[in-house]
Amino acid sequence: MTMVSTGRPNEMTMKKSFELREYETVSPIPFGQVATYDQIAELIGAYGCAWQIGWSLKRLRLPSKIHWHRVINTKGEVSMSIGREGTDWVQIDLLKSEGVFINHELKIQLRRYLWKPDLMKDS
DNA sequence: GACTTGACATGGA
DNA sequence: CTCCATGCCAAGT
Repeated sequence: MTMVSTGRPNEMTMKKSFELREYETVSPIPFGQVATYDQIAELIGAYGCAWQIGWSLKRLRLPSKIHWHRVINTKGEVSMSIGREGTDWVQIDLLKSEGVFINHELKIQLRRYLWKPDLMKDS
């Protein structure tokens, strides 16, 4: 591909690629772990487009093979919105099924469940 | 074609 | 850590 690394999503590129890359990034998330929108956005080279991540996921609708339920916000909580018809609660239920403990405040221990990509060449 | 909304993030108080 | 205000990009109206 080697497209122009303008630092922002290729405007000329196909939008499908955006969601595609998103899924490609979300797919490798292991069982029982979660990733933040910011993480996904940065991984696809779209830092600051975390909002767009949620947009793409929403347009997918259920059922979806993508591990969308493993994507949460940087606050360590599941983003809930009335516009989702309660799918947010489904996400919480799915996370619980994976053994992820969720606080009464719907907060998750990112420090324990946050997924770490192999981008860390040194530690 | 312009304004509003949205499953967000960051910075300052 | 929590709350308020601002910035980001794309789809919907």
